[in-house]
Amino acid sequence: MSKTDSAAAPAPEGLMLPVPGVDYGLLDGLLGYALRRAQNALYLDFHRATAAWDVSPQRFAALVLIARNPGMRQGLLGQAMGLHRSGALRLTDWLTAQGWAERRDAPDDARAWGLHLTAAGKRRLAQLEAAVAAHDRTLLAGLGEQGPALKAALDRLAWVATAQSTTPQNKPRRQTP
Amino acid sequence: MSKTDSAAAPAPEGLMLPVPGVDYGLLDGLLGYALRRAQNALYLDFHRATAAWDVSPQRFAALVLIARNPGMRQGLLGQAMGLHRSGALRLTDWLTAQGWAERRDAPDDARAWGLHLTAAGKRRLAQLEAAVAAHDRTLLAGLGEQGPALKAALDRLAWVATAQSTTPQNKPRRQTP
DNA sequence: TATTGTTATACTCTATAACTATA
DNA sequence: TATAGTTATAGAGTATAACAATA
Repeated sequence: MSKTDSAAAPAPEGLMLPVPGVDYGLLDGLLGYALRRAQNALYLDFHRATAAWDVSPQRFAALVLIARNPGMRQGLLGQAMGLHRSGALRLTDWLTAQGWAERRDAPDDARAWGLHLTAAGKRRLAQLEAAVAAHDRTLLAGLGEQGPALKAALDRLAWVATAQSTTPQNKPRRQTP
Repeated sequence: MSKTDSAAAPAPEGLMLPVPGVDYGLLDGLLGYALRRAQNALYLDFHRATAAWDVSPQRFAALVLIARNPGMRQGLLGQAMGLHRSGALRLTDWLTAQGWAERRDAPDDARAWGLHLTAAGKRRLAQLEAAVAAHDRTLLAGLGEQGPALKAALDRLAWVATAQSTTPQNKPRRQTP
């Protein structure tokens, strides 16, 4: 279909690090802004680490999820990644267009697909996982002793922010509003 | 003049929290994925905290920057926020369309603008800052003792990731402080 | 009637490239 | 020649809505 199937430069944004001479006001003290800066830097760094394949973090995550949960539905993939069904569809379309994933009939539900990685997808994932894991180890090494604590604090932060914004019931999944 | 000038629902994405029964493989152990999850949760939570005004984190940051650096150029605004010139243009266009910012001639360079907040922009910023600061305090309170350490670790992480990806000779835009 | 996936469409964000007007 | 900003366009990502097939 499209000729931009394989690699289309997923729009790497510019750096958000503090510019000397600019007063950031309360932004410099906000947890949320620090998080955004860090995520921006990591996003760019992820691209560098996986430049040979040009796969976005999201597509990489989808590969991992399908590999670890063979036969999972598109809807579940979207749910796990915070995507709408239509987004999960486009993501799956892209993966199948690469020849890395395929849709098979779900055994228990004729409406649904079961997602599986192809042999090529498994090989590509193995390469990506090696690069990403090495990349993450380098980051952790750069953080020193703070690393593991940071990871734990981030997990907790995601939970805290969610607990705030959702009603007292623990309902992380999205329901019809 | 679009009719969606004031509020256009900046696409709040779904939650990315772990779905029970789904195996996330190495994603669960990655610093980068934890960061993405946390940022996703905070993004949604920011929207909740500022729902009364419907201003995105980026637009809020632009307001703060202009307020603290009156007369700053569009280009510098973009640089501080990791945006291309065209992105800084559209951001400024939006702010001026709201009546919150205005372009004035730069005294020293006839090519450039100096950006300033209007009185309405200052009032709106004051409201937003109060809401955002309260929101951030709530997050910190939820984190307890980990909070300040997390903030420091995030600042460091952004620096570590950038130091890695920045090649010695290729200077992206600016130098590290 | 509800759910799974699809199709079609629209909107946001960001980037590139060519253009102007200054420097 | 280089820079600040603009214009036009393209691409990725996400959402909504209506639809078909199945539960």
